[in-house]
Amino acid sequence: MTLTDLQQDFILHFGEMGNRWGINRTVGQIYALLFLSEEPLNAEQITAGLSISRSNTSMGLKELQSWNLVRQRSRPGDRRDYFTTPDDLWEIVRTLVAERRKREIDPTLTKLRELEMRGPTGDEYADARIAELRELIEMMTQFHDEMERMETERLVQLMTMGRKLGSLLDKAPKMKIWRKTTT
Amino acid sequence: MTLTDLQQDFILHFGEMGNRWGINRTVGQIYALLFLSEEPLNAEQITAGLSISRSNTSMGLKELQSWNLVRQRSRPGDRRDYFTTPDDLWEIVRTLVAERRKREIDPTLTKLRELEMRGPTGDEYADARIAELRELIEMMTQFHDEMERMETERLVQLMTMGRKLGSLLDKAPKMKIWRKTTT
DNA sequence: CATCTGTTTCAGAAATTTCTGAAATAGCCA
DNA sequence: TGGCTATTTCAGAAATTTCTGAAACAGATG
Repeated sequence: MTLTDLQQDFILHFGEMGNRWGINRTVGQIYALLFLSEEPLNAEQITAGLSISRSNTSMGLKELQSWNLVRQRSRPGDRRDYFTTPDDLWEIVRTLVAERRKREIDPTLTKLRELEMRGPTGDEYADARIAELRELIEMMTQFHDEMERMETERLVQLMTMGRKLGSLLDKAPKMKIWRKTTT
Repeated sequence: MTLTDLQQDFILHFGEMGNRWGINRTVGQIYALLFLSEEPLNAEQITAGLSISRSNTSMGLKELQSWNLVRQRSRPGDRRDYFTTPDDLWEIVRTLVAERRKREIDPTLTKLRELEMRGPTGDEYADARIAELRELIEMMTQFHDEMERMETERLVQLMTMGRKLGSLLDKAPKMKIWRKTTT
């Protein structure tokens, strides 16, 4: 398992970025390696490629699977497990956003609802602040749900509209305003 | 400095979430405390409220300032610094997104461009994968630039459109397709 | 069932991050 | 200037996370 300079550099970079993304160096590196590899790789190849321990590879792959970021494949006549990343980058982005939401947003939404459940605390400012935050997060998660449902084609259309988006919204039928958000 | 149950609970939660958000427990807690407090607080009050060391408070505030997440105020006749979070939640979200992009996306975009600069490596699959990823990130960051420019009012309109967004896009003038992305 | 290949688990080692107390710094005021 | 208050810095302590090697586990095959 020899890596090209490009692979080396890309893998090193992803390892470092891993920190900022809430996954550790090794996990980032494993992902990077799989991302650049046309062929699925098995654990042994990953271990050799990254010069890490076999058990570390195992744990890293487990972590990546918990994020739904890798696919596991088996090859006929080969008992080893092989791993890849999806070909479609949009699918990757969708997964990433969905998982981050699950880990970083949803628990807070749950907590905020729980806090509100208990009723007013006497600290009006804090109560209002929490309600406002909950509403904002709800709006954003609903929007995300909507984007999830959209075809990739549509998403691309939306994202490449640029300045046109503003004028399109002008023409949109005025809607009933339901938000109490951001007084 | 006595905290209500609500504050306690919220602060504890933010402390734990801090991990997942790439900031540490203390920083999360400081932010939570400021978020719920109507009045700006000084470092001494934060230290007492969270039962942490004075120096830890200082470092936490520095970190929050590097994220542009807190405002520093001075009070007439008081030499101490006071801190708050912005009242407008949308402003907070904008800041958060902008900062995360700066830390989590931009460095990778730079790296990808650098790798492409060096020219083809012989590994066609990897080269293509990198180009594709760069294009995707460019599309997304351009979209983000566009959203940044938008009025909050507009953003809310967009986010609350729900199912209507699809039909609106139907009516949008067809655009020249520039993307080579997602083959 | 004994053996062989491949994977996972896990206790402790190693590395990294976070936190503290003490000392340094900074600016105000008499 | 010297004393006072407020803040920051920083070396090392404490806590946490990551990584490894050894052992346990799983399941195919002869």
